[in-house]
This record gives sequence, C-alpha cells and structure tokens, in this order.
Amino acid sequence: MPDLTNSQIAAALDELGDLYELDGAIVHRVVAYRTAAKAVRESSTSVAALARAGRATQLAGVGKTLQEKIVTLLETGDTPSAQKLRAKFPAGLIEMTRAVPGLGPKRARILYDELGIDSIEALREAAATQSIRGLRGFGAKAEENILASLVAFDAGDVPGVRLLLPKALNAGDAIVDALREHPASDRVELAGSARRLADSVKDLDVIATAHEPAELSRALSELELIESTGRPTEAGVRARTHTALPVDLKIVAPDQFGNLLQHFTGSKAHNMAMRDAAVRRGLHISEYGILDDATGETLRCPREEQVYERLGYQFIPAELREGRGELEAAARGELPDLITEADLRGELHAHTTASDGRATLEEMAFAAREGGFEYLAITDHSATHGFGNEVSPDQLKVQIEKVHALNEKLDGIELLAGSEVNILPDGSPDYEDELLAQLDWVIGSVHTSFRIGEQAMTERMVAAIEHPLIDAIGHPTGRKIERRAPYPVDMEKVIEAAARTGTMLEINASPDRRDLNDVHARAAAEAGVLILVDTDAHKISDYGFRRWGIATARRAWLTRDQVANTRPWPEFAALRKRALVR
DNA sequence: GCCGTTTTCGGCCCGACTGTTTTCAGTCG
Repeated sequence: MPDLTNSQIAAALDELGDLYELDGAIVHRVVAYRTAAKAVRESSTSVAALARAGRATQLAGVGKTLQEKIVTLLETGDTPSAQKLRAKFPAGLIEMTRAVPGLGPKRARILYDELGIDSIEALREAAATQSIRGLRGFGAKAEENILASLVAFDAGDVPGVRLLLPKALNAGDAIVDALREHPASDRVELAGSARRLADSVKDLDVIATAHEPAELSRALSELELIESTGRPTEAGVRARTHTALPVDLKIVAPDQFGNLLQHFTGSKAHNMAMRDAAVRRGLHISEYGILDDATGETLRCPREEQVYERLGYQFIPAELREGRGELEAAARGELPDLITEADLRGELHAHTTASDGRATLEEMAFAAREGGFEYLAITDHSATHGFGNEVSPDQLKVQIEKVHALNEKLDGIELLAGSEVNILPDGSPDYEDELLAQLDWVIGSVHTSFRIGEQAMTERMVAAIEHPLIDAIGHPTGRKIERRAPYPVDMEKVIEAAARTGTMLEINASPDRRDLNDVHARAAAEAGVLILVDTDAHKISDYGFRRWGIATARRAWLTRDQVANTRPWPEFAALRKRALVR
C-alpha cells in the first residue's frame, strides 16, 4: 500500500481537531491540530516519509505527539483517539456545523446532549417543532436561523464556494473603481486573498476611508453587480454579488487605513504569526493600531508600510503573506526580489490551429511579437492527443518547415519549432526520437491515464524527465483549480529528477491550472530547477495569462534568475537540455 | 498540543457581531 499523501494526513489531523473540539478540548489544542494540518498540507516534501524517519517535528506546529500520531496513522490507517471520538460523536454533528452558519461545535454539543440531535434531518425536525427554544442559549431566533440555513443548504447554496482569481478580481476591481468614483469616498483598496493573488477566492474584502462613510456603504449596496446587502452603517456593509461572492466593505478613519489594509489583506496565518511575535515584545496589533504595553500608546498607521516598519520588518509583498517564513526573512532583511511580468522575454508553450488552438501560426507569432516576447515556441499537441486534432509525424514535419520559414521572414522575434508531446503511461514520448531531435524545443505533458497510482505516475514522470529530448515538463500535476485534484505523484522525486537532468518545470499560467503551484514551484527552484512561466496560449488573448503565472511565481518567492524565460534568447537557448547534452 | 530573548511550565492574536442575556459565550473572519 502506498503511503498516505500530505492531503490525506492533513485531513486526518483536521478531523481530529473537529472531534476534539466537539469533545470540549481547550481551544489551543484544537488550534494546534489545525495549524499542524495546514503545515502538513503545504509541505513540499512527503510528510509520511518525514514521519517514518522521525523528522516530522521539523514542520512548524508538529511536535512529538503529532509525529507519533502520524506514524500510527501510517501503520494502522487510523488513530485510536479518532476511533474513540468517532464512536462518541456521530458524523452528523460536524455536518450540522457546516450546514448552519452560527452553529458551532459548542452549540451542536448542547443539541446532541440535551435532545439527541445527531443529523441534519433531526435538526430540521427539532427546529420545525420548536423544541429547541428553551435550551440554554437558544431561542426562537435560533430555530428560524436553522430552518432558513437548511433551506439554503438543500438548494445547494452552500457557503464557501471559491471563485477563480480572475473572476473574483473582475468583480473586485469593478467595485473598487465604482467606490473610488463615488463622491463620498477618499481611499478605496481591495484586500484579502484577492490582493494576495491566491488561486481562488472565497470573498472580497474592500477597505476604505470616507468623509461620508454611511453614504459610501449605501453606494455599495446600490451597485449593479450586487445582489443583496445587510444594513449599511458608518463602519461598512456586508453584501453579495450576483455570482454569490460575499463582499465585505470596511470603513475606518484615514489615520488607520494602513492598519486596516494590513489586517484585511491577511492571511490569517500571516497575521497570527506576526501578532504572536509582537506580543513577545510587548506589542499588540489589531486593525486599529499597534498598542505598546510600555507606553500604553497606540500607533495608528495611515500607510501599510508603517505597520511593517514599526515591527522591524522589511515591507512584505502581499503575495508572500501566507505564514510560510516571510516574517523571519523580513526580520533579517532577506526577502527575495520578486519577479515581475515585465521580466518575461519568451513564451515556450503555445498552440495553433494545427492542433486545438484557435489562431494560425502567423497570428500567434505576430501577436507574441506585439506583446513584447523575444522568442516563441510553437508547441502543438502531438500524435496521440486524440481529440481529432492530433498532429501526425508527417504533419509535424510540415509544421517544422512552416515555422522555420516564417522565422526567416520575421524580424524581432525568434520562432521555435516545438511540440507538447504526450507522456505515455510508460513515460515515453509519442514521437520517435529522430523526429524530436529535429525540433528546437519539446515540452512533455501528461494528458491521459491520470489514475495509474502514485508510484506508477512518479516513475512515468521521472522517465520522461530523463529523456534527453524532453526539455521541460508542462503542467506537472494536472490539477484544475476547484475542479480536479492533482494526480497522485511524488513531487519530491520529480523535482529531484528535474534538478539532476537539467529539465525545466513549468508554471502553467492558465488561471484554472497555475501548475506548478506556489509551494511546489518554490521547492523546485530551491532545489535548483529552472522554472518556466508559460501561458499555454490557445488563442491570442491567452497571452494575457502570464499575469496569473507571474502571480504564482511571486507567491513561490521566485526571483527573475530562477525563471528561465526571463533570459534573452541566446542565453535561454544554451540552457535547453538538448543544448546541455551536446 | 506546541513552544521557548517569559526555556520544560504556563501561556497561547484580536475584535465584531449575534442572540441571548443582564454581563457574556459562542462564532466568525
């Protein structure tokens, strides 16, 4: 049996946290489980392997006890504590807390202990028959809230659906623009995970200062893209867009704008780590200021930079604020000089009408030159793509000539004849080596047979990486954000193989992929792998995807030097594996 | 359960809101 993945171990720790919470454990113990779950989920190496080696404690938030529990989990498939607690509390209790906002573990416990309510159905019945009111802490309002929440739950209106970043930013930017134009506003900024350019976004945080705050709150509720709102006040308003995205507008005094922006940009983990460090120095951070125990004075910051300055940190770009060591690096003044969109010089992954693209070779080439690219690899799908748009070996030979001929004619951009070849289940590419050798550039990608298991997939990827004519691996984990989990693959071994062979790994910039993700891209770059930021363009406008690829690269702490296609063509050309091995 | 410029015990981020209370616990972000 293969080892549990990091997500599986994290899920087990989260479950234990939920169970202990129902059991009435002190909150810090529950938080300890959740913190550890997060560290496990974000670990770029196999936590199962770490735990077996007795080294899982090197993860922040994992101590001796959890290290042992993880080992038990690996050896027996479960933990005795989870088994015991599951027998004590039916799974319906946790489902109830997920379905009804405002019903947490403490209150769910009361319902279970006093009335035996152990499922969503039992809860509905009890609320409908008014048997909940009268319990300590519950009234008629509670029953109303439960019934209303369950109606929404039945209708599939579950809270917590996440929107892809571009869609969230569309709404967020529209709201910010509209509020900035409003006469009542002074400053308006988008905060939250959208500002951190996360993969997907659960809600929008908009923060503002205004000389007529109540009026600005009302203005938000009247925007066309807003579906419904709460009560607008001087402090702000909660609303929801027609795309079911919650929007939180917060308004404060101008001299606290920096504190508020910092606080609502988050992440939660970043803020908690920063506050924790501050408390040890006698400082207390909130969205309203920084309280100094020694003087009893609160420092209000009009600008966000001042918050970090007062605490002795370098300014931390929003993309890095995930509680992944950025505070320690900022304290030492060692934050990376992050890559920007302007640093990209080449595009190494693009399709044309020869396979499933919508634009011709000429159109893609001209648009790339217009967009400032100095080199472009045409990488249509290969012989086994199999959606009616595969490129046979003979067709590829024609395509190579066409690309080279156009390259002769075209000034200002270097065109590469390439291919995105399928990595077959045994790890081999689906063209003959002789044909691959005629190409200037080859990306290998997995498009089929996702469910062959972690070990087989890892061997398949490593075999492809070791092929001398595969220069780079495209979208290495195959995930589709919010739609499809990555296929099981040992990324540690993939990264090791890439580093050893000089194979580049791609950050595919398509906004539903962003694959490699931030954690893997960081680990790969630290291991010495050269990263590519590619758009995988299927039409001209897709070149704009580079924005999302750069977002992931920045969240991965990448500098310009760690991304291969920031280099001028002659330098890049020499870094291709086919150039290295000759 | 974790962790240490408060080192092996005694703390652990901060505030708003809600519904229930009459001073606050629970929930949420």
